[in-house]
Amino acid sequence: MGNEALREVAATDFDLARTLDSGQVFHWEKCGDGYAGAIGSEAVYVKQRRNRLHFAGTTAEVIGNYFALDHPLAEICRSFPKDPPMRAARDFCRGLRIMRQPRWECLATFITSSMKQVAHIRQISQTLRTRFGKRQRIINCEANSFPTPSRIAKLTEQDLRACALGYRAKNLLATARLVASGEADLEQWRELSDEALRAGLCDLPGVGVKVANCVMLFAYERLRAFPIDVWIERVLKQQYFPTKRKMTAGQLRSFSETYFGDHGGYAQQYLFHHARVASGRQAIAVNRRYPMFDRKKGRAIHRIA
DNA sequence: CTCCAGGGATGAT
DNA sequence: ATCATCCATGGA
Repeated sequence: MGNEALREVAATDFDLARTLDSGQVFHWEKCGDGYAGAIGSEAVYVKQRRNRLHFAGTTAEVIGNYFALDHPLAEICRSFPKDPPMRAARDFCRGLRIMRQPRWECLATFITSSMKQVAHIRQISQTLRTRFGKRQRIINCEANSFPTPSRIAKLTEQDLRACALGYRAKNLLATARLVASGEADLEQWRELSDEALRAGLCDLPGVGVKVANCVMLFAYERLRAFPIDVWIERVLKQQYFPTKRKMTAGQLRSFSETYFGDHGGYAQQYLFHHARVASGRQAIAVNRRYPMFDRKKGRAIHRIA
């Protein structure tokens, strides 16, 4: 893996490993001292050395755009609310950027993500890519592009079920057909307002509000979009409403849309990554040991003896 | 409003 | 080796 084959680009205020491990993208694999993956149809190898990215397979422009190296990260972090959980998340997530992913592969991957955990989403993504995408070599690594909408549209539900998609197979197939036929024009949807884009995405089979918000944030650069999954729900309830007995989904949604501001999606990603990586395991372990704490409700179980 | 399909990784025992 | 837990959408 000679360095002479690699080109370089400056990447200040960026943490490649953290960004790839933050639950927004699922197909990059460790290879040597870097990562192999695909950006759209191009196989790419990339590794980080301090404030530079060394890469092969594409151009500096594509790398910079994909990893959003132009996002003013310091300014974005300054726009976060000044509260303890947000500060802790911000300090923990230095260099984490919200990427600009190709729309179709992001949408398709998040359709397969419902009711799945990160490790499993990664496995499904790899299976779809190795079976139906295009295999390429890059440096000494292998990378597979995500299958196009028309490629998936020609498959059967059984083909997809064989990739461990379960009931998601039907949804991915139906959405692939809508996109392949042009009935759902993902590129055109760039023009839509946040509300119209969310509505359009939610009309697709297998896409609810949570998945729609992920796609808006990770593939349409709608940096206000605030996906609420169980991790974020836990964080919001525990950190922001610790005494409130009951918070409805609607209350959490309106709070998150107003409180976190213009870069709410970044705030969400930082809170999510911090909760999942830093405190996730501990919280679960502690809860096993001390069942006085109701992990689901995020508060102590009070017993009146 | 409630209930639950469906399934592989994960961690506890 | 077995067992409980994680999880979002859509339909009953």
